Amino acid sequence: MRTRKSAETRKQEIVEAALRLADSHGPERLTTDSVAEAVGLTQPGIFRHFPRKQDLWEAVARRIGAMMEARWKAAQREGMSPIEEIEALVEAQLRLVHATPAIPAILFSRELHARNDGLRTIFHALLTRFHQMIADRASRAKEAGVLRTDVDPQDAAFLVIALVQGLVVRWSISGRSFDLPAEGVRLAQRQLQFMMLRPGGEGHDAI
Amino acid sequence: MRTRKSAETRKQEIVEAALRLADSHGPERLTTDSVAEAVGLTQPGIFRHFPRKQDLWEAVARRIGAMMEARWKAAQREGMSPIEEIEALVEAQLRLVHATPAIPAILFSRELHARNDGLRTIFHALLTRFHQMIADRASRAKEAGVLRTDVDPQDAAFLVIALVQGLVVRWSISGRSFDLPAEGVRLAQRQLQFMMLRPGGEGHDAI
DNA sequence: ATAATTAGCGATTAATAACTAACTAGGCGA
DNA sequence: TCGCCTAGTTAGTTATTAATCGCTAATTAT
Repeated sequence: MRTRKSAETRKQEIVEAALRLADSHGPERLTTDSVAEAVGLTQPGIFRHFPRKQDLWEAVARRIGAMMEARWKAAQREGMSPIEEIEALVEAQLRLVHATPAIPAILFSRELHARNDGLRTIFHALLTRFHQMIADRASRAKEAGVLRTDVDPQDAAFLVIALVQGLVVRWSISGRSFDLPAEGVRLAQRQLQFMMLRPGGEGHDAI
Repeated sequence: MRTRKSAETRKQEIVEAALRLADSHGPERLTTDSVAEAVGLTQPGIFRHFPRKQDLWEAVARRIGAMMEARWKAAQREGMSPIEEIEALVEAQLRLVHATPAIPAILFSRELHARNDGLRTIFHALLTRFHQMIADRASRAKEAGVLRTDVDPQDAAFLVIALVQGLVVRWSISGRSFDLPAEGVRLAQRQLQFMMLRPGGEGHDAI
């Protein structure tokens, strides 16, 4: 009856189960027992693959990092303007959260970070990278004369990221009652439009 | 040697200790034992005042609610413009977080909310109220011709609140390395300026 | 085919943490 | 001053959960 798999695939299964369970029950209440049950093992079986629970969380963190990097990369296409690139990054990030809703909870779980320095390091680097990508594009847009001269690229990046985070929070506590990526793109467009030199397109400035 | 106090003052002491400990060690790791030690009682002594730990959390939540309402009220003064009122609300909120840094962690702790419906209800109402206060002032500013016509007051309120939340997150993970209220006011002013019809004051729009 | 490797199990343990019951003593009112 | 109420203590229980150890059996290499 004992289904035996290679350590490699089992590890993947465990990480995926952890992501699912962290979503449904919250990351803090992820027990080795629940993971084991979800994946069809006994509780000590988990420790064959991750000697300590911390190790499991680090694997989850690396997984999240890899997913983000992949989505960011895929979002950047030929011939996009800096502004469009920012919008694409926002959309990519929100699509990822939509597909893997455990991510924000894990990313910002103080409980997890307190017990695990590795996680904090990994996630801090990730958020910094995301920030820099957006600030970079804001900077280019400003140089191209698209953004107002009183827009600081770092501030602009912060405002866009805050928008994403805030929207995810609202989405969560609202019971996921709206289209996260669509609403995010809509708000990002507005936010960026406010910072543009001449409100191009639909958003007129008429009295 | 046993210092005996009235239940009323003891309850207050316990709630205050809980807020301090929730800050230093995270809300999820607040144990009745640590609270007892902080307040100078034995662990079962806590249960004399709060029969269940949940009850303690609800008292903490009510305390937070009361603090917020008080600060919001105090922030509104005679003769302020709607824009100034929004800035004052942002500053008040960030001052409160600065003084009681456990608040955001408690407010957004999924772990706590999962185990306690009461908390979720209290906090949801609180956040909704904050949002409505800002949206209301944005609406008035728009009617007064201060904000652009393409600014939706609800969106504006969301963007301001997201800014506050995002800044608190950055403040936390940066190890509280900057002046939270000051930076918040600075960013809120920029954000509001972007949404203003004519960029008044210093922020010129020149090419 | 046989030996070596290793995924997985059963049984247990140690630590943590909420909560309970029975008793003790401080302080206020009569 | 005495007695009552109740804040607080001592000594426990129960439940949960990460982690360990020795063993079994499935897979792989020789």
